[in-house]
Amino acid sequence: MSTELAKAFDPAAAQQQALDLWGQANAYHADPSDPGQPYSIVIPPPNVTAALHLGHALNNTLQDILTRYHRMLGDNTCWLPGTDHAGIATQTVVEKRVLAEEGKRRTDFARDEFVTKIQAWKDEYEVRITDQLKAMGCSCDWDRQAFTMDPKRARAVREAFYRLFADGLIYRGKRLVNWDPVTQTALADDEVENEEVDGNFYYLRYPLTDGSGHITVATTRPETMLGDTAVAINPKDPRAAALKGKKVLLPIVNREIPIVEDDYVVMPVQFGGDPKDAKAVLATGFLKVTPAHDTNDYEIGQRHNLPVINVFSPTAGISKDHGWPADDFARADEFVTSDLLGQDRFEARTRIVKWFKAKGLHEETKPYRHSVGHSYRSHVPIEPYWSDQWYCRVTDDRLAGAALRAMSPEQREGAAGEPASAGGAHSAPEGHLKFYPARYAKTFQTWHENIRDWCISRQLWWGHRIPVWYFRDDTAVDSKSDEELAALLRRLVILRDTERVALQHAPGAEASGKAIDLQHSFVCVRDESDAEAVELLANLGFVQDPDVLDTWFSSGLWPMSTLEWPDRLAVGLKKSALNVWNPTSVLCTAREIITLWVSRMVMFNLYFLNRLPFRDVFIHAMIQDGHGQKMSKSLGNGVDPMDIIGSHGADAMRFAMAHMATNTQDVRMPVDLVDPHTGQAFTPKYVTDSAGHTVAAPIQESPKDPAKKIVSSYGYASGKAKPTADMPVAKNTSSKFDLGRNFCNKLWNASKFVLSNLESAPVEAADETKWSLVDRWIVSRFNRTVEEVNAAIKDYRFDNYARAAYDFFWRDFCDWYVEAVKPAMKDPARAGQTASVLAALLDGTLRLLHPATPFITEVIWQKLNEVRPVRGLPGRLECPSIGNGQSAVGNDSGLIAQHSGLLIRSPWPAVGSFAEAAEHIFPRVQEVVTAIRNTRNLAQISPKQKVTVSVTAPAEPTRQLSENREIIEFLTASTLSAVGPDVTAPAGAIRTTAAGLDVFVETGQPVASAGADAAVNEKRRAELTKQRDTLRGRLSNESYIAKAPPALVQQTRDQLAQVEAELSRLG
RNA sequence: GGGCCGUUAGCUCAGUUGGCUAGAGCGCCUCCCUUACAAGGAGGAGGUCACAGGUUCGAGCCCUGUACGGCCCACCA
Repeated sequence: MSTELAKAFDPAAAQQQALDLWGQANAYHADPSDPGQPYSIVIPPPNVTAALHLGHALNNTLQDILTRYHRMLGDNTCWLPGTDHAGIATQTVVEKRVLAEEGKRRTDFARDEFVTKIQAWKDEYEVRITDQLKAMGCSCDWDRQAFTMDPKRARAVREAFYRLFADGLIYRGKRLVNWDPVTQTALADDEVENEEVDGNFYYLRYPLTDGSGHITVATTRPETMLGDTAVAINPKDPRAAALKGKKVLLPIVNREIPIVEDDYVVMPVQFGGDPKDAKAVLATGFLKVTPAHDTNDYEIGQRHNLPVINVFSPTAGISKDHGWPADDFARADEFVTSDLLGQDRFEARTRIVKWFKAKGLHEETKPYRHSVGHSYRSHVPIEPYWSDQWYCRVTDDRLAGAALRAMSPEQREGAAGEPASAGGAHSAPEGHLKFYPARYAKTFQTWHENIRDWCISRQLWWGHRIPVWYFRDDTAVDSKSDEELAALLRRLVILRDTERVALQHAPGAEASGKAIDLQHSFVCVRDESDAEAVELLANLGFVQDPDVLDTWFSSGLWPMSTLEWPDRLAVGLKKSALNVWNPTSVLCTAREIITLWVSRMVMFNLYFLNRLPFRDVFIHAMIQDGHGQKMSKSLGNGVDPMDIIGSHGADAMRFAMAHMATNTQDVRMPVDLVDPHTGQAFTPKYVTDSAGHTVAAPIQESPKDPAKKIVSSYGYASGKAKPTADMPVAKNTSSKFDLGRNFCNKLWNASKFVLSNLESAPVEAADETKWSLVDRWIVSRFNRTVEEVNAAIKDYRFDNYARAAYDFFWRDFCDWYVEAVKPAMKDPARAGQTASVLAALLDGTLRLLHPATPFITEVIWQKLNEVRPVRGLPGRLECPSIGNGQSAVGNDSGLIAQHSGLLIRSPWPAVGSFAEAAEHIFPRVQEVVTAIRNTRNLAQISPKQKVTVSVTAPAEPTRQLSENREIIEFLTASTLSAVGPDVTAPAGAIRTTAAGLDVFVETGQPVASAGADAAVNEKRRAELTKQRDTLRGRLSNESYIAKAPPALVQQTRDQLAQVEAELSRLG
């Protein structure tokens, strides 16, 4: 079998080869009983709504780097993969698809039928996402793949719900919720996005019932006036006294409503309001109060015992059937029935304003720009809606309080002196939660300090059904005899007492003397498979709540549910996956879900297991497009990682991702398009869409063939152009990945060079005493790099990892070491020794890079094992012996990627010793080489023309340069004719300086040299003069001499002396 | 309204506790298809570090303010 590598790196071939090897070996399966420190990560489960984009690629690349790194360190490493059912989001995309393809709405189907359709979508995307992760090289333990709605996770959800319900931390509440009238579900506060909209202030007159005139209210939402139950005025308003006890007759509905005093009301400027407050400027001092349709009005209503009259339907149309009392409705004008009922809220607004105008009750309309909450799913304005919902009492100290106390003390503000635990039933959890970068700790803290109870019910079909049953059917009970009923109740009590169900009384219903008040009970069934309990409840006339749980309820359990919680063995056994890998080591995510997700995981894990779900939270940057906009499906600027893998390769994508994972909160990724005709990338034209976003123009002319049009993926998504069969869709890409592609190609070629040399060179054990300066230098540089990389990964600075590895490999190893040893490799006497260093360095480099670029390193590793199974530099760069299938530590899989269990074969390089002297001396050689090259270039000497070089240098540098004569000559195509203290300028030589030495370059053509000498000298002189002036200026400052550290002052003096000396020698 | 972040080369980003001439990749210019690599090699140009003050012997870095951009929270009269 040939060990020769292909001429250029072929990512697709390498990916296939590596994936096959890993797959055959099931290389990433971990067992809790494996040796090593536990190290675990749970994947932030991607939503099954869509395929992964580059944000996910970044997120998962970083997790995989951590995972592979720790696996190589010998840790018992497990990365748990999975996906999230993403309730609203998934149901919405499927509803859209069904509407587009079948022209049907969700409500045209039975619940089960529609859920099956969503399930099909989920199956499709779960596979696609898994394929994407595998193609990216993610080393997840695929045997443990989870889904937030699969049976094991469902069990965890049930158990968690039951415990919280039984402990009184889940309750039923009638509240105003953020209602999305399109998806017809309640949204959590953080699912509401605020957008500035141009609206109006309408000034409407409400007549007083005593005929003494009217008051004027100002509102942005006239349509809600149908539900007004009061008008409020500030008690400090000078007009308040005269209006005390008066009522107004609400127009259209003819409802008599009181005027109440409430200091929430902003006073207009002329009555003492703050002129800087925009509201005070526009206000009339009279606020219409609509408790059913405004959060603040609801609170005012509570304070004044006002009735709540809901005049909207769930689709936000005017309705009399959702809380408008019939006797009250009967008083309303015919106008309501003829013109308003059934109209949506915006049409109703128009019609009501028109009515007021017609009746002369409209004073004026003023434009007003204000922010309005919109649904993050449907993007329509949120309607505050009065309904029954389930809440999780996260405000309880056992949840939010515990989360706060778990914070790392140095990251928590104002926590000094407070004990880490409040004591009591829950003792202090082990360790603290620490954020990287630390600034995100504040987001977490503020959230919990201002937290409100969490609405966990959603009016959806796709999700975990709320496991609560309530009484619905009188006939079921009435038809039973007292004996039968008593027997059923006894069984219910037994189920409660054996903790199979939990009971709560409805809010407001007093627990009577009876043990159970059926009509006002909520019953939570603990176990999904408890058919007996369900049947019993059905017998008692109970039905299950139709709603499902907020997605984040199941995601919040993720670090537990993926590790088999609440399985008894998992909880009880010391060596269970749960107890070995939870707490997980780090959560790696984007900042947008610190509140949505991180918070809930922390609260749940603390509550159920009394320990953190993870120790570190690493928040990485968000990828934006070239215009600073978030990458998203709806904007159409998303990039599919598979496209990048196609254009650049998976390793290239990963390396570039690591390289851009800096400490900042955003990173921009200008997006180019790939012309499907030519494969060439080009930058699309940009236009502004109706929402003001910059998007690529939908149709591009193909650079290759103007007759052919390309539809960008941007344009397609923004709806500006529909692709047709003859319009190929361009793929998004970005030149940012060129960095990684070039790097991989370089690695491939350098490896090719090393391997071919290893084949031809004699095999020798490394013997340090035979090494040259450059050998000692590169080995020391390698160890220095490993040290830097360790520090970088510890701090989650993946950019520093990539940079350190890049600089070592390309700048030091390729540019200098490989070039410098070429002469030695041609010398049979030295080739063996040099080859042993090359082999060890290639080995070390592959291991150093493997976490970032797993495919290419695996493929090269395989070749290296064939060519040089035994390698390493004792004490300097240890490499394991490999390839014999047997060793002291166990079986050898022969994979650089696999280190599970006893297969610890290619561990992370340990930091070897440094060669300080070599690290000091070799840069001098580099300086001289660079100076000669520089001179050759400036003097325009052809690369093929040999030159003669001489150097004036003191004894020590002379010795060092002489020792490296061969390298200098080889790297500069020169003959080093003379080095020493007495060397003088040869006639016609170009003079330059390097490392404080005089360097003379003879071209053999004195006439040409004369002009070149002037050019080189002039440039060098200019540089030195500038330096000299800077240094002189510093030293002429007396304060500097007096106050700066003496060592620094001395250093400045030494530098000045050297610069001046060089300058004088240049003449 | 409250808070967080950013502004460094044409573009995308580094720049440690303040201290040598502020760096990298891409792009640009010159030369080179040298037997690992043109996805490459050698060399080069390009920055008053957003602006205004302040602290300091010394500020890209620390403090105050301003402008612009982004994000989070609160608020829909």
